[in-house]
Amino acid sequence: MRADAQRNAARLRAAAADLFQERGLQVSLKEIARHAGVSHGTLYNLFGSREALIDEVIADLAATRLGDAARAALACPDPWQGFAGYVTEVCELQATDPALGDVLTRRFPDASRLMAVCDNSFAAAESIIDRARRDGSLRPDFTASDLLFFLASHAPLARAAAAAGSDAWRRAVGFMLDGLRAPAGTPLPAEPMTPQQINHLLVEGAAAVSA
Amino acid sequence: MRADAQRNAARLRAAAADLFQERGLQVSLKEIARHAGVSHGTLYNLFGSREALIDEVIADLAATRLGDAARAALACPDPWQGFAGYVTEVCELQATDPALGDVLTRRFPDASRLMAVCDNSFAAAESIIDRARRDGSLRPDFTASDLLFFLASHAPLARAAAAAGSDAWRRAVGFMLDGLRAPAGTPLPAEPMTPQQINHLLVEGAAAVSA
DNA sequence: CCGTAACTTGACCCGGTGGTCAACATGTCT
DNA sequence: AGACATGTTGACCACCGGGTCAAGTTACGG
Repeated sequence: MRADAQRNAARLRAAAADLFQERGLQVSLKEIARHAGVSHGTLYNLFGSREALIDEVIADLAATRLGDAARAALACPDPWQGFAGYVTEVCELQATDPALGDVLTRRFPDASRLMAVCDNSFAAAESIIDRARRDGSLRPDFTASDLLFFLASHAPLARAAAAAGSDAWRRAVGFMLDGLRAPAGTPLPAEPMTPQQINHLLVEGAAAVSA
Repeated sequence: MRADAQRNAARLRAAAADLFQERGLQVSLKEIARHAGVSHGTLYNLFGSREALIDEVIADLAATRLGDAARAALACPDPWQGFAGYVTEVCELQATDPALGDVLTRRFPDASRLMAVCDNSFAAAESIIDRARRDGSLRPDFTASDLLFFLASHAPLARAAAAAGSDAWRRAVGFMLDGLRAPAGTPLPAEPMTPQQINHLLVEGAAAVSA
């Protein structure tokens, strides 16, 4: 790879990281290129697709952020505290960082590293949930799919509220958590989605455009 | 108004109703015109804007659906049952009818009749909430803004899940409701949004395109 | 210092959106 | 039936998105 290509790739990565974190993963590629001071042809030349760019720019970041949160949760002596803290922390990431919000809300099948991060994250969530359920503090009918559903629905509003300077999303999380404490309140009227179902949902861009 | 113009307006209204309920309030106006077998110029001529069309087509429908739900809630002898039933019913509307989902999720300032419906609905929700709070069954720190926040975040995922043939959104509603029973579980870590704040949020299209 | 391979560029394609308007058609009233 | 108002049409505008590629530029090894 020639030196100038490397430079351009670096610039594009930087611009992409900026814009992704500022406005979400769906910013136009031409705008990223513009922001990087480079022709959009170069972007396509160097990365080929939005998903590849996302994979290079966001996967690591997501892995560390989500990994940290999960590790902290499992390190917490009280399983419920660990669980509740995890949920809150992830929601905070959603409110704070549009890119991470989209990572939880959408799915990009061609971003293989990111997909791996998501899978790991899901597995970690299962551990955290499991621990709290076994502990008897989390209601036994709550599943990781339910968490993902909640996170996916929560992301856009949390982001918007935070952008508007409000913390109100914390209230929604609070209500939810209070509903999750054992013993189960009301029996649930439906089956959870399977991970495949929810995955499919997010690939389609469920929460997006609401279209 | 000439007879043919009336005919065309009726066709356009019908097409708009169809497409709105099938795909949400953001379907392209040209597509509605196409679907009505009429030039898009005619649509602009007769209605002028998307919001005017929405106002004519959706406002009544929304008024009756939401009004029915609210009336049923207030008629329910048990305030908590009334509240829980109301929330569930509205969520069901969101899952079932993309147009109504959007009504709860977005705001169209130029659709004056629809805006009135929204305001009435908000007021009705306040009554329902108030009654359940006074009854002691609903936690006292829950506000109508919190409900609106929940509904707005819930709509897109509920719609997508329902479209995928899943009832899983009912679980989310169930968790939430269990978190709302008095006595308040955990003290809330933030102020609710004011109606103005949340309105502004929805006008901006917060939940949309997650953009 | 020069030739070549690597790279960049921006015009261009496609399809989509909202929106306007001159030219044309048609209903309607006398 | 005729004439005018009322409506309709679809080409056209500007903008956006993703994506391609011939032509021009630039880095780099010999």
